[in-house]
Amino acid sequence: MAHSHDVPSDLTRNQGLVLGALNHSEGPLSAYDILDKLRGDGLRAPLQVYRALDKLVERGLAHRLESLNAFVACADEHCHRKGLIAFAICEGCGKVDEFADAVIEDRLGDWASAKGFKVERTTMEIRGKCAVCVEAA
Amino acid sequence: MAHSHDVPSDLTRNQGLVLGALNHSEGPLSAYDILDKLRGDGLRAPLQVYRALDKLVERGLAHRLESLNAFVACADEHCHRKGLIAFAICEGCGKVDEFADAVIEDRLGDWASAKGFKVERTTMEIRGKCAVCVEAA
DNA sequence: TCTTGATATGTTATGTTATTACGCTTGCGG
DNA sequence: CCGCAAGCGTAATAACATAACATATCAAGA
Ligand SMILES: [Zn+2]
Ligand SMILES: [Zn+2]
Ligand SMILES: [Zn+2]
Ligand SMILES: [Zn+2]
Repeated sequence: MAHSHDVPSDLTRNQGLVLGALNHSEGPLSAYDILDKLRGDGLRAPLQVYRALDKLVERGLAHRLESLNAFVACADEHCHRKGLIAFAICEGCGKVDEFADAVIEDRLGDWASAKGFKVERTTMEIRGKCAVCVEAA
Repeated sequence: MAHSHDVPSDLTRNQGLVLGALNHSEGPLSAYDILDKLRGDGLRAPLQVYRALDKLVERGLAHRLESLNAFVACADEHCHRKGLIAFAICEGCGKVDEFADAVIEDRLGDWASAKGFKVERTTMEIRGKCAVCVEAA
């Protein structure tokens, strides 16, 4: 059965390493975090990581969290999610929950139609505390 | 009649200068953009700008655009907007449209309740082209 | 009045995130 | 073989943000 940590086989070496680092991480990683994890594999420069991340994000295998300047592996098993994706980011434990909501998407679409705004990309990030961390408080 | 460029009188000098810079700008400004605009007024260091921005954002007089690492003055006349605010950012002309949507807010609230997630802050940013720039294309 | 605390400020240095520029390599179709 | 596209390696630099420390201002409240 497919598993979210399966990695497409047509990735280049650097892309595979970067996606691997993201998949094995509990939470989001900055490009420099990733670089540090991969020095042992021969990566030396930020650009090597950024280039890999660009491709991964382009393909939907990873996502950039704008409010964190960091990246996560896509949580969707088949990585085919289209349209708006929302992220709930816990300030306590760092975990990220990825979800889609058609109602919100429609609502935004309505706003855009009314304004004549052509949407290319939407970022939606909720910061707060997850249930576990609220409990612990 | 009140006007969105009116500035509360209890701002400190630096806060007033920074908000003024944002109010007089067509589009979002980075902290360093602001600094450059205010060198003539005696500002010298990034921290002076960041400190003022922190206060302005805290009071809702300015907003941070995470996907741009930049700031805009609040477009609301009385600067009392609570809750979720969305921004539509034009890639063509840089203009930013600020709006609120209760339906989206409710929908997120529902999701959060269901998950036990305690929301502290939400960022929602739409990138694309405004009507004018779509026309021009 | 004198002290004390809270808030704002100024300055230097440093840390973190992201890109530009350039050249080499690899694989693939003409 | 040639020309092109995509990927890679490296160095340098740009852009964004904070730490650390010193000083200034002002409003309680003893
Ligand atoms: Zn995803
Ligand atoms: Zn948590
Ligand atoms: Zn606003
Ligand atoms: Zn535009």
